Amino acid sequence: MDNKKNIKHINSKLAPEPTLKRMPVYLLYLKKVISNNNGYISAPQMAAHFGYEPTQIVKDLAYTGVKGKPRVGYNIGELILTIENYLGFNNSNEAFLVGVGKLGQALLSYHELQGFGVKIIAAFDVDKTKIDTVYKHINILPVDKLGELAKRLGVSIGILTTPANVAQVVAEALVKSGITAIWNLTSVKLKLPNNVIVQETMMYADVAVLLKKVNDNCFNK
Amino acid sequence: MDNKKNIKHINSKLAPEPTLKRMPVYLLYLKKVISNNNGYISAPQMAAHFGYEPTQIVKDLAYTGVKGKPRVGYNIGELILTIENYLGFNNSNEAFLVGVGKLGQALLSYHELQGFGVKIIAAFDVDKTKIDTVYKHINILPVDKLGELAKRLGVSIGILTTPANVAQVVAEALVKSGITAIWNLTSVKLKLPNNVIVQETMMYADVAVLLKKVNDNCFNK
DNA sequence: TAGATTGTTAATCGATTAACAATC
DNA sequence: TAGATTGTTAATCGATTAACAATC
Repeated sequence: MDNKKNIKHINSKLAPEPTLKRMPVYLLYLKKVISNNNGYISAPQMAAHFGYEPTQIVKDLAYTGVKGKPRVGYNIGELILTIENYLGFNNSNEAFLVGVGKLGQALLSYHELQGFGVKIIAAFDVDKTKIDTVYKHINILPVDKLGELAKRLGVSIGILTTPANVAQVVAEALVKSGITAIWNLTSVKLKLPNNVIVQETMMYADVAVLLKKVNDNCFNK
Repeated sequence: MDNKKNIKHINSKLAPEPTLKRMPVYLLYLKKVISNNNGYISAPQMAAHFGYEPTQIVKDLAYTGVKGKPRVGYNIGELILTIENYLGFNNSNEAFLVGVGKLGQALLSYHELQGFGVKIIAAFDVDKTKIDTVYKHINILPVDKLGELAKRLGVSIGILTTPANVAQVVAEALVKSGITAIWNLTSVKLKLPNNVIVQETMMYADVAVLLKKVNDNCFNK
């Protein structure tokens, strides 16, 4: 049962989380510079742009299994495809979004999200004024239809943008509907079975770091 | 010139970034359980809730300078105030938000943000249909008035929620207006002078991690 | 060939975890 | 007092950076 995995990832290892988080940043940059330098880019060039160490770039890219040419660098087109493939962007990553508030609408508006592998195919809410309307070409449906649809369409990714006070309940309902991976943008620490993949985007966390830096800096000068 | 710093932070050290990011999560939890256990909580209790090691909680809290009682734990009210004070939430952290799209609106709607020390006092946009309207009690002003207002009100924090294609230009304008700290929610890697504090909230990064986990998991079973 | 860059292995650095003493 | 928890110091773990060999 490990065979499939080995075949698929024969040239790639599981990268550490900091590396995974840098990869989409690389992608955005590579797509912008793809026509430069005959379509090649070197690790030192990228490093100069991001302010990283060249070695870090080389190591990060090595996780994807891509091969570079000494003295030349990496073929940008190949690099983009390899990274995208490594992260799984080319698989069918269809997702449901739950909670069509402002943040949910922001994500629905955010075309770039599709460039990062995720395709939102339906949105859900409890608000009757939103239900059965269409927002950015995506149908907004009543949340109690989610279970049936998730099973029928085989959707396994849920994007959680509900108010904090219902986040846990909705998350549990998602899991019951067969959702196995949740991108959680609420401020709630979800308690779910271990086999559910939960990825948190905690905006507060960054605010705290910012304020601390602001606070300390003001004493430094 | 280091005196002030020493006086202010006599009982506290600068915490590493992972610790700083956990602190707002602690705050949310503490505010919820403040009336439990006679208002006391122990590190092992918190650890059990978050799935962390008790030692990590103890160490994290120690950075704030708070004192706990062996066999009892920490006074929750005191703990909350100490963390908030350590992070600088009690200072006047007034901010301008630039870019009143859906994401900007989400942040303006997000009362919780004030509980994390940041107070948005004005918003800016270029869209004439938005300018001079009020959203969630906050005035939306033309972006070219930002510089004058920032100087007059002494605002030093900018929240960047513009479209990606203008992010760099707007960020530079913010810096020129005296803004010294930017919370960047766009997908653009900003190039700014070193003395400007930039905190990135890169939602893509988390999506990439999620997809990779989803992808790998599906081969494991 | 010379030299820049990849790719890998070793060293460093920093954060987490473990161990243990101090304390109420 | 006994025992749980704080608080600190040491050990471990993992990621970044440095060193260097391989390669085009």
